[in-house]
Amino acid sequence: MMNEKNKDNNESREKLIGCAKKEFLEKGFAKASLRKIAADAGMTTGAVYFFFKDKDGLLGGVISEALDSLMKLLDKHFAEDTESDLSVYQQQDGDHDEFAEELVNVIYDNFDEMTILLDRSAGSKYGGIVEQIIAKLDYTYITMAERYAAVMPGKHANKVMLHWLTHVQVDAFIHMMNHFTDRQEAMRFIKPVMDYLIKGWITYALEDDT
Amino acid sequence: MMNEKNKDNNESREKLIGCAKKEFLEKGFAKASLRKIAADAGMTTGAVYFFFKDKDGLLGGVISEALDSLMKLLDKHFAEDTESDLSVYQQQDGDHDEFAEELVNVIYDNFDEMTILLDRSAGSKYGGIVEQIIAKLDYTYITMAERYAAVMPGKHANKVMLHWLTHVQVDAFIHMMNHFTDRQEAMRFIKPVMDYLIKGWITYALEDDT
Amino acid sequence: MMNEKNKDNNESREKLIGCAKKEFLEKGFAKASLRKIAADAGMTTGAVYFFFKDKDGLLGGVISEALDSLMKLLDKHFAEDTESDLSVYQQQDGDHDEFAEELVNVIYDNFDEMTILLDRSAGSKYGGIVEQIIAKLDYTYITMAERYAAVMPGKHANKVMLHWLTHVQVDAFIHMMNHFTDRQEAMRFIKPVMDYLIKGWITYALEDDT
Amino acid sequence: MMNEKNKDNNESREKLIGCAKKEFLEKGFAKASLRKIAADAGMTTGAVYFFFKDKDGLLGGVISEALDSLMKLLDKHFAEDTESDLSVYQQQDGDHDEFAEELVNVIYDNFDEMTILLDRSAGSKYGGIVEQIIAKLDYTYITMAERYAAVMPGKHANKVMLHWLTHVQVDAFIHMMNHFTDRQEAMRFIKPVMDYLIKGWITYALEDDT
DNA sequence: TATGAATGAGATTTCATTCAT
DNA sequence: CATGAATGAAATCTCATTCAT
Repeated sequence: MMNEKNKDNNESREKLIGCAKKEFLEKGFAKASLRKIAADAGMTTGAVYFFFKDKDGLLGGVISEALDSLMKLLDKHFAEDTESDLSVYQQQDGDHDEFAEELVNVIYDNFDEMTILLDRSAGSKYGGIVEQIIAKLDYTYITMAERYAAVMPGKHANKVMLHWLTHVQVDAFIHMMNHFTDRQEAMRFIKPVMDYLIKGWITYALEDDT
Repeated sequence: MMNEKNKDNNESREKLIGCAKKEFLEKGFAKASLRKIAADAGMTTGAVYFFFKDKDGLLGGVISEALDSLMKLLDKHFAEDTESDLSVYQQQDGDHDEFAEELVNVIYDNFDEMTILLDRSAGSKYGGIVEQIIAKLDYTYITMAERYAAVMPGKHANKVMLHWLTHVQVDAFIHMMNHFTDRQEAMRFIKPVMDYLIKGWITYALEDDT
Repeated sequence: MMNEKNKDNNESREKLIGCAKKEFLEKGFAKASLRKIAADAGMTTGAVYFFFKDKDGLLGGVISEALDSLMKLLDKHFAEDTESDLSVYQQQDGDHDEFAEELVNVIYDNFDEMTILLDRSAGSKYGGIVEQIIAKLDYTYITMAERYAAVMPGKHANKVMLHWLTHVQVDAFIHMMNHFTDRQEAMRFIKPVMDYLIKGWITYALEDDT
Repeated sequence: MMNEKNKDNNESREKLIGCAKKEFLEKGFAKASLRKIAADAGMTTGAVYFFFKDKDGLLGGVISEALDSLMKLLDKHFAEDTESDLSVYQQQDGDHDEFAEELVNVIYDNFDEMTILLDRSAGSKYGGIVEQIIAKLDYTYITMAERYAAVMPGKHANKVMLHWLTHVQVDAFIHMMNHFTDRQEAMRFIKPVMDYLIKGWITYALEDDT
């Protein structure tokens, strides 16, 4: 009994995906050459268009599963989070460790694909993914900060700092991918980083009204 | 008596540089079209090759001065710094404010050029500039940390965190350029960021030997 | 006992033909995509080549019956006609009405196929069908006019005008197909058109010798 | 003293236009190959893009002057016409002769270009030109007929026949181009055609109210 | 000092067709 | 009976670069 995803036991398609992965990783989507990918796979460019709609489609073939699992995790976590407020940061360290751990796992389960998706997809239809993720986190964090500010007279959310901290957070994961191939090293790296970020949120999330 | 800046008092050259600046800013080096640049300047592509060696050369024409002044500032500061040790971070806050201020000034004196250089030069021979700067700072910070660690038994420099913090610092300036056109706003943004980074260095620069 | 029409009672073949009809109608033969046709029919391109020799063959499958009945009608009428002479035009209005009516019926019995055949087959081996029909009518009309001229001293057939009128006649039917989906409306349109054409033949079929 | 249009005494551009003219004439715009055109002109495809924006632009280079003079004539004539009413058809035969003559002259002054424009431009941005012309004439003729009908109780414009007659008229000119290379022969052909059409308008422009 | 012309190598994409299975 | 895979040749277009003048 075979599920739908594994139905395509197609060798050439997989080879194409493999070569595409390599090329995208090396040169990034925009500078990657379909010709080269096809040639590396021992086929003609036309063959690519049998298996995929176009260049974007090929990229999709490479990263779509990785994208799905990433988004699923993000949605899960940030749905939970929005219901809480910033004060949780001070209490529940474990939560963040847990999330970071899950995220690292998801990333390292599909290391190359995630790297392509988050760091080499410029020029493709997935090019804006990092900005999207940042926007999603941004919204969550700002909402939380505002809820927290509501009970702190004379304070309001410091959107500028929050936005930057979000950037730093997301970039930290990309940094991690670019510096550590090993999952355990990555874990060891990301934990103090998250601690540091939490301190940042606590310190800079709110500013005095003026 | 001709000063350095007016060495090239050529009108067409300047116009070409002006139009290139616009195009590079908009599309980034790789996607910028020489044809369009030349056309915007009221010339043909050939003209570009009279004034500049090639596309990289044109980019050089646009950003070289900015690059020089940036590097001069960096060299100056990081030459001084290397002679000190990490303990200065705790004492001389003013120093960092001063440096950040100088850096912001240098950047905002040549805002467009710096933006191109640091954020839109991918694909050119300046493409690695950010990495280079990071490497330079990295070396300085690690040296400082190691000197500091030398007098702290049971501790050594935490290269991984230092490297990441350097990344964050450099990215913070790029973030600043992408979010604030106004110099004063930029100043207001960068100061707490630097404070936060200093806390980071103090906290994470050293780790226990294991 | 199987009649001719059900000779190919193949389901897939019929489905292919149906989808091809749609695609040819929409885009014309040249721009029609075999891939799309096959996909619409729930098959792959290869299947097309099982049932048909090539793209032309598929078009044949779509329009051959329509072509046959059209040609049969044309042959029948223009075989009869050649034996008469132009004088019939003045006497037997009914004949033309009758022919036009039969033609409209044949066309509207296979509306889509006729439209493809006569108006969307450019690029295929049937691309010249309209020219062929015109040539056939042309021959008939000129023959008739010459026979008529034989008894009219100082006159000869005006081939140029006859040829043009033939064009107008054929185009009128195509015009009809492109403007009227309804058989009755088509009838109402084509009758005055035929009247007008007959006046044209009477007036311009012969010219003075010079 | 050289006017702007003749400033480009460019040999290659003209050669490219010449070869394009030939190819468009033979195969029509859609099936014409830029490669072949360039090769025939002894250049590479890239050269085409130096002189023209794209394939449409090349077609523009071939037919734009012809198009201008055609449109100018049409505008001139149909601006005049709209002010008159259908009754003029019965009186001023000369007018139509004059118009037809002018039109034939304009067409035969740029024979190849007009043929391409009106009969081989399908697939290009000029592809709808014949429809546009028909629409323009249609509007004029229907307006005229309606004005005429206003003074004829129990009558109204027969839009269906008028539209068809417009088609026939426009097609007649295209027919002319496809059958007569010689301007005088074309003239001799088009005159009785116009007479015939005028009779058609008179007879069928109005129909009884029902 | 610059133009204008052209190259050449590359890009992505489309498509009818073939053929082993 | 039909698929699935792949070809190969074509298409349009973009671009940095060169060079004679």
